[in-house]
Amino acid sequence: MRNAVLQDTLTPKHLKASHIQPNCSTCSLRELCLPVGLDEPEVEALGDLVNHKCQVKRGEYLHRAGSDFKSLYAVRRGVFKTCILEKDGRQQVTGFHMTGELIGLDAISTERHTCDAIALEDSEVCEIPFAKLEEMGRNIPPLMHHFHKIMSREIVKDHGVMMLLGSMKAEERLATFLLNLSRRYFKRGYSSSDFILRMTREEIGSYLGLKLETVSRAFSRLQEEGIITVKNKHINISDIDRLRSKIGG
Amino acid sequence: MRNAVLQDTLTPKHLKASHIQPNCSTCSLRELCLPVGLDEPEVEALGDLVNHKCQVKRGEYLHRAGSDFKSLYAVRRGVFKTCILEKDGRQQVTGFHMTGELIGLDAISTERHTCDAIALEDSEVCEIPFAKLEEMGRNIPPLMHHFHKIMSREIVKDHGVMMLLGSMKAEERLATFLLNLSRRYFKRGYSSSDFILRMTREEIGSYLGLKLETVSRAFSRLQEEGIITVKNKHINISDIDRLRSKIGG
DNA sequence: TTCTTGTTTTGATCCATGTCAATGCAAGGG
DNA sequence: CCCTTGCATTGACATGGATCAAAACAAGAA
Repeated sequence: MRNAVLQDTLTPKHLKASHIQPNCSTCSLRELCLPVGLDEPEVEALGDLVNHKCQVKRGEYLHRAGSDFKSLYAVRRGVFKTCILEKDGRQQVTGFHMTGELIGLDAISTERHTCDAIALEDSEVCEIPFAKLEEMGRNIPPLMHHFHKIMSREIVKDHGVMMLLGSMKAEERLATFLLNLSRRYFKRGYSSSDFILRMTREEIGSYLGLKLETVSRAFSRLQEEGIITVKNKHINISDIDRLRSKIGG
Repeated sequence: MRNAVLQDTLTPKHLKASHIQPNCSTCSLRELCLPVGLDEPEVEALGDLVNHKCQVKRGEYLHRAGSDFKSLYAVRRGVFKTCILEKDGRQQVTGFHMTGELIGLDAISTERHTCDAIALEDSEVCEIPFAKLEEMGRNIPPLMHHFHKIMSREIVKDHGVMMLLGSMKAEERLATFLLNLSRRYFKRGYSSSDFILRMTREEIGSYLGLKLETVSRAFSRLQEEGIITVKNKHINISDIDRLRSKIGG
């Protein structure tokens, strides 16, 4: 829509690159993304290795489970979900990824992607060739260190999800999920109390280990209690303290 | 028991070090642990930075949530559990760690441990100062690369647990758990069909998102079906194929 | 040995969530 | 506009696992 012309440039691969904003230095996500803690020349060097602004339309795959791993992707605009699919058809959403977040960390271990990554709305990513990143990390210790922190944070996040899945009830899970989204929107300069969900009830359910009906009922209950307002994908948190108290109350 | 004398050496900190086998080069776990893929001089260099053989008795903490992070630990002997504890008392076991596996990856993100690590039997670890590891990684690219693979593998593992917690039934969870243990014992040269559990039913339950009674019942059912034999902590897998078919059948 | 303590098993019952089914609602296409 | 399609809500009912309770069992201490 916004950049319809740009989106229709020639496509060497499945990813369409456009070079409007060709470096990390000028990127508004700088402080959320890989370059955290780097000085100006370092950011420039990093930016030179990154393929900026690859477009992924809503519903398109950024990568599929089993495909070759060459690059990490940083979300520049939009939202992605990642999910794993068992042979028996079972599916698990393993994460939702917002701007500044890295996708593909799981693939380093086997050089193959272990999950599908799918755009939940028209999105853009920056492609970061991993071999080059490692090489550059050797010369820029803060870059390497921050990369380690990002991987570690991913592990901590997953442990939080394990806690949620292992020992929380439906309503607690949903409250936790909403508060997490709220915090992440806030960090990005958006309202922490009013936002649009980019994922369906089924995707939320898959992430939270619940059926979509249970998710829907939990939404309704929180609404009846006056804690949130739900209008389809539009969520308004009217009483964040009571929402917080839903967890482990 | 075996090394009672050694265990009673002077203790500068809470970890007691003894210097019988002072380098990674001669360690039998070399191919399971950090040094994978390194050549001889590199392994020696790595070994020099590691504080080998710190003893941790059964029930003792290797580290606690909130404590300062300085080092990773590689399990050299024994088994550990890691668990997070919410303010409301809820507890979640996030992993069981066998020889050659690294503990502490979660702590890199905030420089604080995010979980408790507790020895489930008398154990030994090697302490790996993380700052030094990063420094050395700059000069030994394969070391850095393998470290990234280890972190990535941890993420993949956690995604597997999320799948398990999010969409499997009690019996499937337990079957998955047993098959995972079986594979890990096998890799370490032990029987893949006959082993001793080091954790209680309650700890298994916490890891699998089940109550201990449910774990016990699932064991009993698998035994009634002739798939395994359970005698307290002693497990014998008599029909591994049928155990596999329990998952997603 | 007996006592104690922690763990495991088993049974009886309950409840949160899953399942099945119907209806409602919003968005896009003809 | 209506029709279609996908998503969300709501209700009725079934069920897997939680909970509560008791007993069995194992290991260590006295």
